[in-house]
Amino acid sequence: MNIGEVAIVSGLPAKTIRYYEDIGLVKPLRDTNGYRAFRTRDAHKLTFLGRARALGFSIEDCRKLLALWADDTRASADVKALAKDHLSVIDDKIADLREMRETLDHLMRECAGDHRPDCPILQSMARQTDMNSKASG
Amino acid sequence: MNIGEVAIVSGLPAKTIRYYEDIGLVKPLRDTNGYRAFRTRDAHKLTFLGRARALGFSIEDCRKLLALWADDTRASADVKALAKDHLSVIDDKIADLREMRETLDHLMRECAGDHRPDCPILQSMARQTDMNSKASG
DNA sequence: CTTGACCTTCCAGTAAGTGGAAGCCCTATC
DNA sequence: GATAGGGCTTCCACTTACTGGAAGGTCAAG
Repeated sequence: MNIGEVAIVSGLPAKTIRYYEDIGLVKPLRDTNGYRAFRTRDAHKLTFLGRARALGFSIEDCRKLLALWADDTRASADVKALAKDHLSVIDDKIADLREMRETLDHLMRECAGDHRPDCPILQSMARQTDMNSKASG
Repeated sequence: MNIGEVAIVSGLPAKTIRYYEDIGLVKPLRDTNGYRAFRTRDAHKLTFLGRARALGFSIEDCRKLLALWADDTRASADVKALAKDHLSVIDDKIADLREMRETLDHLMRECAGDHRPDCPILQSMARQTDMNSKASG
């Protein structure tokens, strides 16, 4: 398979596949003309990568997952541990975003959103703390 | 104020403040020794930036917010519109993360997490689609 | 006069790609 | 045989929002 075809079957852009080769995630063969020659297992690897990335795993995590996948003697506990760590990263992100969301939503409710300049959103962002008033000069 | 002090009052790292100067968000004066000399309004601007960034606004959005903040004739509607756009970006991110979270959580529940190699998490990431099976070779 | 904290600039690196230029390869068509 | 096109190659730059570190100037204290 050339890169165009493997891009279609894996669902990853060709650029991304070349990048994955650069960083050592896949090692396609080369035809005599210099074109990358992907084997079926390369395509499967790329599909795997696409799925793992879609679940938000970092490239380094993906590298570990690929290693586990390739290792017939792996313990599913090792995979689950990776997933667990990742899940808590996701949960932290969600919590951060939710807090942002709530604050912003609250401010927006208080903002008239009309032609006048008065804006609680800006006011909230501009509000100085005690720290600042002590340091003014 | 030198950069160290303004870092404390604004809550931003000095490095970040220099970066904000680089990209034109603040324009502190300079002392004869070359040190940056921040005025009170620079400090306020940096505090503002810290708050806006904490709400997840991009640097470019922050630039617009600063401009609106500085403009006494602004319409609060313009601020609210920015906030609304940003809110929907946040909501999209939360939705993405929640979907990842649910999928991963589901897979983890199915994974024994023991010494055996069988792992539904890996299986799910490795599963080939019809597309792939048709393209095998 | 030295020490140490603070400041300066500049360069490089991060994560995970994306965009584009210059140029080869392959097939089809005339 | 020439040419057009699409696909492929490499390489470099750019993205976001910083962060780390090196080399060196400045300032206050002792």
